[in-house]
Amino acid sequence: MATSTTLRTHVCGELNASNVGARVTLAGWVSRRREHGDKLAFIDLRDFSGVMQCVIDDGAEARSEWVVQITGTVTARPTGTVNTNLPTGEVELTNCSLTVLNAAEPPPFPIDQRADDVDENIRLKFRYLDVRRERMQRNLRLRASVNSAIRTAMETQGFVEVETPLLMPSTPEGAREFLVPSRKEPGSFYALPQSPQLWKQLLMVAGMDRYYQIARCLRDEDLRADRQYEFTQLDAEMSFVDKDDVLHAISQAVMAAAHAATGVTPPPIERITWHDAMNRFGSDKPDMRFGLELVELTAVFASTAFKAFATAASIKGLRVDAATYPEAAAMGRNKLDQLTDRAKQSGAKGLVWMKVGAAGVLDSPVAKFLSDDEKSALITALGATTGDLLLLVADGWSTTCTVLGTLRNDIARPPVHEGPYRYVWVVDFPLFVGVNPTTNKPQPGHHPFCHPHPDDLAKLETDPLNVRALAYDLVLNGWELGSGSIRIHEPELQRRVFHLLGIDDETADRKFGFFLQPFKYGAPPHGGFAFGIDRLVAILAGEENIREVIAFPKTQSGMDPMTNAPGPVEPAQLLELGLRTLPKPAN
RNA sequence: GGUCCUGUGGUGAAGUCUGGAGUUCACGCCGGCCUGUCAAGCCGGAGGUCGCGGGUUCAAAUCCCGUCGGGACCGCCA
Repeated sequence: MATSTTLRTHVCGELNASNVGARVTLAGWVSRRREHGDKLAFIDLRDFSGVMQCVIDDGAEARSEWVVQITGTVTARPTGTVNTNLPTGEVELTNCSLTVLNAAEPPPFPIDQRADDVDENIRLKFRYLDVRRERMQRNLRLRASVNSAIRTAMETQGFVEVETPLLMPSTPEGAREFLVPSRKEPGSFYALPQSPQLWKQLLMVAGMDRYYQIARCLRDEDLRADRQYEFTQLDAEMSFVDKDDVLHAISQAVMAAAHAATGVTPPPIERITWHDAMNRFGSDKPDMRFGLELVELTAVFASTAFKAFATAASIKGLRVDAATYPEAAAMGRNKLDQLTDRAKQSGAKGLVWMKVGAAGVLDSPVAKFLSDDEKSALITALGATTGDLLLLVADGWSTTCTVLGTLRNDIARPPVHEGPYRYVWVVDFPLFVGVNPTTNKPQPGHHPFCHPHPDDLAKLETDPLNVRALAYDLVLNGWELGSGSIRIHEPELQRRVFHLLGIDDETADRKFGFFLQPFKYGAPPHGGFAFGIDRLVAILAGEENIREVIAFPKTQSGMDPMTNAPGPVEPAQLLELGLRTLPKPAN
């Protein structure tokens, strides 16, 4: 890496014992100054690469975060003064001459690890100072090397980078869009892309064969630790492929990214069906770093007298094993009530808890409703032993799974970045998830262009909710990284799916015409994928929050404390766009 | 739209439950001393509309109501 410039010969972090004797010039920020009177001071000079201790013996003034240029001789530190905590700690710069390039006001917070505790609003207000810190430098550089590794992996597989428009027509359904008013056509609007989905499929029709883009996507939905208005995806699409081709190609990119970040290539990414993920982990984004799997109990209570269980389609349980989760297994009544509330919030009618006492005696509010046979069958099914806490939910299959999945995570899920990394493909998603209560039509699980599983085509109209899709998600440590599918390339099949969704031919033409028309001109079978780079990098960087791997993120309310965006604009700008604003509704 | 946590010199915290003078601690800042430190040390100093508004009270950082900002989550994110 060529780092020397007109103003410097080296960078701070690259100097070590092998440079002893060299006369060098460095430029950077004063990280810290330790004065010992007029005749001796130490300045820790910082740049992006690290810190170098400079010995100043002429009393030159330089304070925190001043920008200075220092010329000096690389010298081995005297015996006993080596700093083993510093990569450059064996050497220092002596016989220094210092030039102040720019003085600076004291920073509002320390430019080091201590700022991790500073109110995030203040970090964001002074983001340019926050990014000076080693943590942010490391995160952003890690992100850059992940991007670079992904590009290489995609290009070696024949993917071609194509840029797609940011200004596009608004498309119905899906996430809320950001709109951009048209000046030439007042009253008309562009939308910013939620993803390049439509464009990349058109590129397949256009014969590009393999497309990729590290693409910015914009969605006007509420923000979270893992969600920003704008985020970045590796977006890819390929022609003449089936599901395995896509999973293989994307795996190559993920492996390369992981290797770039950690130096280790993960083992081949395992697969689990959506149905198994729900059954075992109660989630379509299973965190498989820990056990506490759901146990099927419906048969145990097949002929029970306990009403809440007798009428339920599905009964499952968790065994909170006292040896593995001593704290959770021993939780008191108060905590159990909180857990019950949580179960109810997640959609359950209630939560049955049982504590396993000596000799298999069950301590539970509902124990008296269960027969001795049921109790012993329950203990056998769960493999329960003394001290365990058992949690049971009885409801429809889907509710039972998701409620227990939520409790499983609440009880035992480690922080997202804690190893080991467990990548998993969740495959065979259902084509539809539930029924829209207002239209009484099935709702697409992914998007309406997903190809139904060929084996399930016959029941598309008769049993739509049990039709699988050629759709798949990539999950890492319980975070959904991304999703993809084989697309519908046959106009007739697309029409069938639209009809199921309650979209007639005329509506389809009106809403998606620009997208459907091209498919009449010879669309190749194709499929693709997109995964969130912010999320992947956050986990690989050991961060809980994607804001830590974004240079200039927004707060949870969508503001930027540094620029104060969003803000008002001049009336003249609104006039030019043919816009008028309404007063803020009174509370 | 909702639930929970949070806001005190430049920064981080304690004080708030149980009202009694802007009190305390650490870092930073300014000044002095200091020739081997490395998140230097010692001494001194400055710095606050306790987010904002209203109410209760003899008295409010503290209690009540409202509001704004930040964070986690639910809804939402095809």
